[in-house]
Amino acid sequence: MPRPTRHQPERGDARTRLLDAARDIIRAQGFAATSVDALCREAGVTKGAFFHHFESKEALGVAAAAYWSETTSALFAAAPYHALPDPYDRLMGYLAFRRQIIAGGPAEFTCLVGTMTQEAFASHPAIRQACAASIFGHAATLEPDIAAAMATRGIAGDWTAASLAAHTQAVLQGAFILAKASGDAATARDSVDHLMRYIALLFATSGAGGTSGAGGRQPHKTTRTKESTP
Amino acid sequence: MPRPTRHQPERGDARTRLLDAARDIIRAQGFAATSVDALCREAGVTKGAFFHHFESKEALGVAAAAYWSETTSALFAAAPYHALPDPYDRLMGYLAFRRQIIAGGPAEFTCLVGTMTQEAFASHPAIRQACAASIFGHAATLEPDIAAAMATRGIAGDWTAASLAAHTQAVLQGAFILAKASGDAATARDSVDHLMRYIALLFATSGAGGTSGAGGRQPHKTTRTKESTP
DNA sequence: TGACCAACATACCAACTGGTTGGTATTTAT
DNA sequence: ATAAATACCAACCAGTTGGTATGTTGGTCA
Repeated sequence: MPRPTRHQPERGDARTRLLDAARDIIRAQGFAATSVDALCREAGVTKGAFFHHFESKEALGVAAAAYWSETTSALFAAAPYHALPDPYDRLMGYLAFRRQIIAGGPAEFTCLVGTMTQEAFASHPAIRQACAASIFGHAATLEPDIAAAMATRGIAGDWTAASLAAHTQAVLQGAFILAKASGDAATARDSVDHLMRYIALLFATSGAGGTSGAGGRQPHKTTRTKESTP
Repeated sequence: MPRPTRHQPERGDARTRLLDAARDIIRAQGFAATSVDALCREAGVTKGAFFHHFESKEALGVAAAAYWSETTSALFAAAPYHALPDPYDRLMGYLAFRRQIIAGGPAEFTCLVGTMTQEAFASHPAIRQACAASIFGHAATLEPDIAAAMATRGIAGDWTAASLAAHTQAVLQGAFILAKASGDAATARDSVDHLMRYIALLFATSGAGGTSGAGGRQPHKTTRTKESTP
């Protein structure tokens, strides 16, 4: 294939292919276990190309986190739950969407930046920062709906919209770890079910109601996890 | 110091020192980024000693997970909440205890097996299995109290004691990731607060009550996380 | 047309990787 | 006392690591 060099900076073919490779391999093996050679092999480029686009392996990690933010933002922006009129319904729609995309093997549905954070938080500050921006930036997109749902339903607990938004991400990240440990995506979906049940309880008003029953039915039945202590 | 070799198999000095070193270094850097040389340096032994006690680096990982299970089991077994008479109070006491020990830097309070699972689930099946045994084995210790609390309070939701026990571990693991990302232990404590609030809501009976008010006061106020999207 | 530059490729390097070898000191069983 | 086993050490090894030095190619623009 010919080079698509349109002289747009930052849009070389090799760069995107390396970022895609980074997403796939790092999710499966982790950052430290992913060698530059393996990245180049998967992307079909040479090491010269790698270090042309990225100053170091750490810089690749930072770029991969940013790339992850971009692509996942687009995924969520296009999801149908945004069309719902009620902010509470949109919040629950978001979680139902998150639940729905937990399928297949862990390497396919788990979070790149969550994985990288675990390894790099102490040794690679730049990566830690990029991952934090991705996680908390995503959480921040939930805050307006949470705040609106609190306002319309007159909820005023000893918690903030920001802390609940962060908590949703904590549950998701933890669900991914349990899924990796058990080898079963259902384990992760179970935790999302608990999270949805929690939020339903939080927003359950005894008297007034919104456009939908807040304390209403759960979308899924919680199953039992398989693995236990030996 | 002289060798304390009491000819008890599995109790050489070097072995324990290597396991302690593994706990500390892997929690800070991750498994893949932790070299055998670094382990030996920290433990003050040579590589010959390492491979005398462990067949491979992977075997060290498995042993470290088992060692983690042992030491943490002892920690929780000695915790005071076990003395509480009501199973619901014991469950909440456990979570309050977990919350309390989240202090200092992430490398000090985060979970070794959660970290290792992230990296090793695909490439090191033996480590994944050992980590799963540790996580779900620990979760299983919570099941009796959850089941008893459900029975005494007449709770029968569409969830099981096992799934709630697993969920508590998911929240904790996710809380650790967010703490690593934000660099702030308070972020993790916030999620534990949400978890405790959830369980309080789950066990809140409108009529009958246990020995303590299930829907009662929260032990801590949720604070706001600091880092946000750039 | 030709200078320039981004976008790659090839070949190479010192440092480090997990793992092995052959050995010695200490302990335990007989 | 002695044989066998355990616990440990120093030196070494082949392969891999992240990173670099030195190209070549083809599009852009004065």
